[in-house]
Amino acid sequence: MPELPEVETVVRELRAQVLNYRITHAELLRADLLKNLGCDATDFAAFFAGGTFISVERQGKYLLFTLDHGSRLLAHLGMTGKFIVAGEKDPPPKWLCSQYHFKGGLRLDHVDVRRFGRLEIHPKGADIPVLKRLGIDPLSKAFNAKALPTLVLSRAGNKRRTRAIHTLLLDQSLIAGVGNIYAAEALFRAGIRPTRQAGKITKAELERLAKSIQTVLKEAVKAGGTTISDYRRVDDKPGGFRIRLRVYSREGELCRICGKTVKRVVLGGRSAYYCPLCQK
DNA sequence: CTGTTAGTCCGGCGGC
DNA sequence: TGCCGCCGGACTAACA
Repeated sequence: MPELPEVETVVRELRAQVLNYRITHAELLRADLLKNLGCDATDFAAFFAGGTFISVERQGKYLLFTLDHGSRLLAHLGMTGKFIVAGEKDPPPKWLCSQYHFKGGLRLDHVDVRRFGRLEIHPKGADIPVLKRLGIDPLSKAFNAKALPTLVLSRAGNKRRTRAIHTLLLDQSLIAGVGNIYAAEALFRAGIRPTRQAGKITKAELERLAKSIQTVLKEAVKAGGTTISDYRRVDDKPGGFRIRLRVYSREGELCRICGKTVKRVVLGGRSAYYCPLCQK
């Protein structure tokens, strides 16, 4: 499941590998991934023909490619999406959804088994509504010591106080980029149970949580992200953070700190993992 | 209007 | 071996 560190890893690698090559042609093989109303594979091909990617950025869990004339491609990897850099002679991979051929023989394959991802194409200057709905990026300066207490404890946060902290961390309109893996890992590091009501968490704990979120995300970016099953870097290699997970997907295993058995609870329909002794 | 919840998409996988 | 239910980001619809 690509979250912020996985998307950041992919974006950095794409930046190093696919910018400034002329796109000879692009193909949309799974039209249902393109969410622009009324756009089909023909429109998609025409959008890219002769263009060049001049930048790739991450916003939350979204990838944003800008073309030389200012138009943009938005991509979300969903659960099983990946971008793999290949050569023109490499065979087409299974579950190919879109593909970009560059002058010189470089190829970018976009693969998504379950097709929970999305693609959008936007002309120069157009608003991208899904990006406008994103909250604070946890690696940005705006995510300072005050940010989390403000989100939860301020007047505006009134209605959010009854939610479980784990559920709140997953809300992309509040904090953009944190998913199930890093919500669990950050809560573990901050010593806070995922089931705690957000409004009952102290200011000091929230500040500690914000720090934990940043620390775990930065460490995961350094390791190239976490591979549970599908996520891959653009060279098709897995991320290196999985062995460093302390609670996520470790139900029934022993806490690396205290030795207690790691528990799993379902919150808002999502699995949340925690250590019953280390987290209060 | 605001905020929350349920349904939807999809296919690999585990269990029987 | 085959079928069935489970899982999950984020959108949309439906609801309080």
